[in-house]
Amino acid sequence: MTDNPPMSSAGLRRDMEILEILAGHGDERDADGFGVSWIAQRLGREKSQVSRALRGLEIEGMVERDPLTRRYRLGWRLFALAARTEQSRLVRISAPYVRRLAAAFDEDAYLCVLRGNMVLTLLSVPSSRAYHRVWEGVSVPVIMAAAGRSLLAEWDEERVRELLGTILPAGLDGSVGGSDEWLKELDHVRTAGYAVSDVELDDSEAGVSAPVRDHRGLITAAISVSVTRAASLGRLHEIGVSVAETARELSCALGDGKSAWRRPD
Amino acid sequence: MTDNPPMSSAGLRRDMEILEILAGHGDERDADGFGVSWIAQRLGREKSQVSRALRGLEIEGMVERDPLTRRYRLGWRLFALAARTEQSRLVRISAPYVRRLAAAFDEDAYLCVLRGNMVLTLLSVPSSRAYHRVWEGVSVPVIMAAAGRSLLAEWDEERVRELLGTILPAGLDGSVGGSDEWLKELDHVRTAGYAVSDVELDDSEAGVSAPVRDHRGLITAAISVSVTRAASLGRLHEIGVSVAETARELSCALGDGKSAWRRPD
DNA sequence: AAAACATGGTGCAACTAGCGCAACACTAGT
DNA sequence: ACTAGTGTTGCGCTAGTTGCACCATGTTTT
Repeated sequence: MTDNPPMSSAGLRRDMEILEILAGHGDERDADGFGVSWIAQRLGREKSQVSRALRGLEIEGMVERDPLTRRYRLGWRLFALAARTEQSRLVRISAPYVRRLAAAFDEDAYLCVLRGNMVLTLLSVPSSRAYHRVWEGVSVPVIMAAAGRSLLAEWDEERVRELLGTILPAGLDGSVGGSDEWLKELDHVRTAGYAVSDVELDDSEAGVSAPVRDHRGLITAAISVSVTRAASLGRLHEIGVSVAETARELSCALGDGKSAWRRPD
Repeated sequence: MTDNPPMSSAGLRRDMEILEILAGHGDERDADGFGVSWIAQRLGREKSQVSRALRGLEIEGMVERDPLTRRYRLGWRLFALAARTEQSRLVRISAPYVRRLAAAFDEDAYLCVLRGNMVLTLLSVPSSRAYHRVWEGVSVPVIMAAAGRSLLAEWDEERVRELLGTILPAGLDGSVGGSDEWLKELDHVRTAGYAVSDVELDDSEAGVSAPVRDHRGLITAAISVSVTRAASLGRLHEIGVSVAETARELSCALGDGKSAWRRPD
């Protein structure tokens, strides 16, 4: 039951668990936060412990408390710190490109990076139509994300299999048609410059993605468009070419580093 | 030497100090992170302490380390958590409005909130011209921020004086023409709906701001435009009216809560 | 109203985990 | 090799965290 030597300190771990709880699933009505007892029960920890930890986190601004309901939410400090991350810089530069993509096809567009065997969505631009759940900050297993193929496009087949092995046994098997078929798709990214996946999360019909490279040419991110409109289904190739081109432009913008960034529109 | 009763635990405090160091000033070349010894010295703590703390923070994803330079930066977890904050929701809804404002006058536009006696910038949209330093996540004393007047517009004079007292003695006196003059400006916000400040941070010539209200009509944020072009100086009133109108529209959008948000453009 | 049941916070002894010192690997400059 | 720097680890000692109990407020029953 005890974890391996590479383990963070007990206090930090507890705090992180609390923050993760407060992050919630995002799509629920947990917008007004959570109470101490509920968190303690969900964590299997003492109320007192959680109460004291939350007080400390509040002082530091990591969480904030509604004065009326006495419930806790994630705090402003997280926002302030996050603005200084490398991911934030990436989003800042990419946003105009991803927005342009979303506007061009009136579909949801995303910017994602690889984190372990998960795909983390950094930016999601909804289409003009329905209200869409917030995907920013959400991690999804590589096989299930539209951007997954683009992010792993240039990995060795062996390493890809290894990575897939870490999630396939525990993951669902309905939405993934075997890892062999999945691997074959990686070739398509290398040749065509974009990937098309037919089964996706949410209510989308298909996903189109393309890799984004840093100044050294390595794939560091991916942009994707999740196709939900029936009218777009016939244009998958056209969308793919557009996504790939946008990804290429974005890669150039990232390569420039600190130079002035032009709006693409 | 011992701090007051309201104090977070030692471990958490240390971790927060480290994160704050890693956040840096943003405008320097600290983009490639900081080393253990440098952080330890800057904090007046033991190297070993910092080393171990950073390892824990890295495991939790709060910081990440460049494998080559072995320097630490803020991590992806902060970004993921921040996306779930209330501030993030505010930015998501406000972004189109602030962008429209920035495009209309081709000047930098901001979204700010009040945090203690500081103004925290949540969103900064640069003009099309020069490269601009990143203001997101930066806190500035109320008197020095363009949005300060708008954020305090409907406070009791007594409470405002009290708040200003907490920073004036320690603050600079060059950029603020006395608190009396400052207070008089608050009236202007209440009547005209926007504030104009002549002296600002950075290389701007003036700042125009207007208050944003939540569904209960309380001021929860402010948007502002920092005027740097000489050509805009003669249009301060015109800009003010536009900023106030945009703030009003944004307030309505926030009031709708979860309803679908239309793009203002 | 009082009872019953919540939730959030506190005092205190036992104990564990973090602290600082020092010594250790490791890379890089002269 | 020497020096000088960085980052990591072992270990005794101390300080901070833990968990139990109890208490202080609200909120729902009966």
